[in-house]
Amino acid sequence: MGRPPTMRKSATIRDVAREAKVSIAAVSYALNGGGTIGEEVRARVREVAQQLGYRPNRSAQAVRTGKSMTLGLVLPDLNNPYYPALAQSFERAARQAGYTVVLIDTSGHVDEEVQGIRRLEQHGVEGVVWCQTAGPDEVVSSDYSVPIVVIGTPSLSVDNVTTKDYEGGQYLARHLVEMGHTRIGMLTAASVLPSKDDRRLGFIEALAGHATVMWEEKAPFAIDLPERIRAALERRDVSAVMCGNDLIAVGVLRAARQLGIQVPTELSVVGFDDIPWASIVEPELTTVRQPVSEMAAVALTLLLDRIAEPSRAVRHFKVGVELIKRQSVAEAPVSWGWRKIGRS
Amino acid sequence: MGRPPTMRKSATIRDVAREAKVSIAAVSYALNGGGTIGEEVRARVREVAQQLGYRPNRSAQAVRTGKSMTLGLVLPDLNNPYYPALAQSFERAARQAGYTVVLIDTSGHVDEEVQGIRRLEQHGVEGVVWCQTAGPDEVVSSDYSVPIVVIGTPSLSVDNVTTKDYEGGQYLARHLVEMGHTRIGMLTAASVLPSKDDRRLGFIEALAGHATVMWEEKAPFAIDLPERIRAALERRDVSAVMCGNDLIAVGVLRAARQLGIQVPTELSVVGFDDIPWASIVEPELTTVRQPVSEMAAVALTLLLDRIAEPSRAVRHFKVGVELIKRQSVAEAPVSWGWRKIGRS
DNA sequence: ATCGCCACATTAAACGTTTCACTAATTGAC
DNA sequence: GTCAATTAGTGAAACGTTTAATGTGGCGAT
Repeated sequence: MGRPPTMRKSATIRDVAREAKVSIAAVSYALNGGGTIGEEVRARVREVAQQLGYRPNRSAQAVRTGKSMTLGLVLPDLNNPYYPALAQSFERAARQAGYTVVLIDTSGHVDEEVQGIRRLEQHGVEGVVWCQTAGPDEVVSSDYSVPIVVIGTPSLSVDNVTTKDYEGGQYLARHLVEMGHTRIGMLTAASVLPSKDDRRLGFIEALAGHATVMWEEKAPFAIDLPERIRAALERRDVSAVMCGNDLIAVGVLRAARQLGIQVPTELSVVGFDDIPWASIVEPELTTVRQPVSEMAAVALTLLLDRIAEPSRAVRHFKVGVELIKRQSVAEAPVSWGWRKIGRS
Repeated sequence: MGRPPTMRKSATIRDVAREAKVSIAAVSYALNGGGTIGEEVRARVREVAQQLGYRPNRSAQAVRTGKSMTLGLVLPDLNNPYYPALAQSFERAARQAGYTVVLIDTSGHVDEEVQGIRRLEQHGVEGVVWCQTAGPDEVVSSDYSVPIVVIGTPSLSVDNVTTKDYEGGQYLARHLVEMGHTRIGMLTAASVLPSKDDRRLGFIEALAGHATVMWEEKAPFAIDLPERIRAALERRDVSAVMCGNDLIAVGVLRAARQLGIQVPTELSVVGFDDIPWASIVEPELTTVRQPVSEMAAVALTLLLDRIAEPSRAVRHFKVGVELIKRQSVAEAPVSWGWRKIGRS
C-alpha cells in the first residue's frame, strides 16, 4: 500500500513550445486560433500538446485576459430541499457554457452572503448568481465589482429571476374553492422575502367571496411546528390549510398525523414549491411547482448576457408556476358535525 | 429602473502602492507580513488598502505562488439526498480553512467524473474530493496532477474515507434478531460500489443462525421499485426487509402502503444512510446513520495534509456508524397466520 | 537587382502578484 | 569619526498566459 500516486507536474506552454521547437506565441496561436500559423506547425503543436497532456493554466489566462471562466453561486442552505436542484442545473448549464462554478453555502447565516460575494469577487469570478435570503434592495446596492443576478428577490436595480408567486397563490385558492372549501387556515412563511407576501396576496384575493380564512399564523422554516400552530390545527375549524411552502406543509402533515386528523378527508393541505419531499410524503402533497431548473438556466442566461454587455438594461424575469394536484386535497366534508368536537 | 449598478474596477496592489506612496513590494509585505516594514508604513498601507477596498487577486497569486486556495468537489448527484449535507459541510470547513470550493455535479453521468477532475486540474485547484460512483481503483489510477481524496470507495492507492458498512450491516441484523424476526428479505443496492457488499455481508453474517434470508433482490437507485420486488413484497413471506439504502427503504414504505401492507406491524423495514428523508416519511425509518458531515471534515483534513506533504503515506479512514431506531421496526408478529394469504 | 508584399513566425510587453537580492539610512560600538 | 550591523524600503524577476508589434524570409512583379 502506501505510496501516493505519481503526480506529474502539468506541462506548461513553454514545455510544448520547446518540444515542438517553436515560440510560445506560436503555441498559443496554434491552439487558440488567431495569429497566422501554418498548417504544419499548427498540426505539430497540437500533436505535442496532446501528447504532453498540456492544459492551459486558467489562473494565468485569468490574469492576462481578465476572464476567469468562473461563476459564483451563493446559496443559503443546500440542506433546504429547494436548492440542490437549482445548484445542479446551474452548475450543469454553466459547465456546458464553458464556465466552472464556485459554490458558497452560507448555511443560513445571512451575514455570510455578502462576505461570500466578496470572496467570490476576490477569486475573480466573472459573475455571481445569488439566492438572496436577506432583505431586498439595500443589501444589493453596495456596489460589487462583478455582475450579479438575484434569484427569488424582485429587486428593481439588479437582474433577477423570480416566480409568479401571486399566480401560484391564486391557483391554490381556486383549487380549494373548486373543491368546496369555505373555511381555510393560512400558515405563512416567516421570512423577509417578498415572495411569501405575493403568494399570500394571490391566495387571499382569489379566495375573496368564495371562502374565508379563519386564521393565519407565521410558521418558522422547519418541519416541527410551534405549539401555537398545533393548537390552531386542533381547533378543527377549517377544512383546508394553505402553507407558505412545502416544508411547512410537510410539518402540517406530520402534526395532523400526531393529532389524529385525517388528511385529506378531514383536512386538505396545500404547499408551495414542489420540493422533492412533496411527492414522497404520505399523502403526496398538492402544491405549486416552481420550475427550479428553468430558473437556474434563466439566471445563467441573464448573467452571461450581462457579462457580455455590462451596461445593458436591467432585466426582471418572472417564470411561470404550475399547480400540481396530488393527494393532500379532497372535497370539503359537507357536514361539519365533527367540528363540534373542537368548538365549544 | 434600468441602469445596472455601478461596477468599480477593483483596486490592484499598484493602486494601493501609489496611494500610499510606497513600492508595490512594501504593500505586499505590509499586508501579508514578511519582509521588514516599519509600523507607520504598515499602518498607512493597511489604511489605504482598506479604504480602497483592495483585495488581492487570487488568480495572480495563484500564478505566482502556485497555490490557488481552491479545492474541487466532484459529486454524482446533488439531488440524491445523501450529498447536500456532505457538500455543505465540506464547503463550510474548506472555507474556514481559507479555501474556496469548486463544484462539479455529474448528474449521474459516470464518465463525466474523470472529465470533471481534468477540468478542476486545469482550473488549478489544489486538491479534489471525489465521491466516486465509478468502479474502484483502475479509474483513479490514471495519474492526476492534483491530490485526490476519495469518499466512499476503499481504494488502496488513494487517500480515502469510508464508513464502517460491515458494522452497520451487523447492527441492523442484530436489531432485527432482537426484535424476533426470523424470516427476512433483502434489497441490495444495484451499484458497483463495494460499500453495498460490506453492508450485505455484515448483515448476513450477523444474522447467521438466528434468522434466514428468504429472498434477495437488486434494487435500482430510485424510489419506484420494479415489479419484481413488489411481487416479492406481496408474497408476505418475511417479517422484515433490509434495504441497501434509505432510498430503497422509502420505496418499500411506499410500495407497502400501496399493497396494503402495514409497516411496521406486518412488515418491519430498515434502511441505511439516514438521509433526511428517513425522518420525514411515515413511519420514520429505522436506519444506520452515516456521519456525513464528519466524513466531509475528515476528507478535508486528509486532503489538506496531503497538499502540505504530497509524499506522505496513503491513509484510509473508516468512520463509525450508528444505529438509529425509529418507527419502521416492530416486534415480529408471533403468529404467521396471515402468511397463508400470500402463500398458496 | 530591387522593391513590395505576403505568409509565417518570433519578440516582448503586459496582467497582478510574491519574493529575492539589493540599496539607503540609521544606529551603536569602538 | 569610522565601520559594521541592523532596519526599512525598493527594484526587478518570475509565474503562465495572450497579443500587439516586429522580424524574417521567399516570391512575383517591376
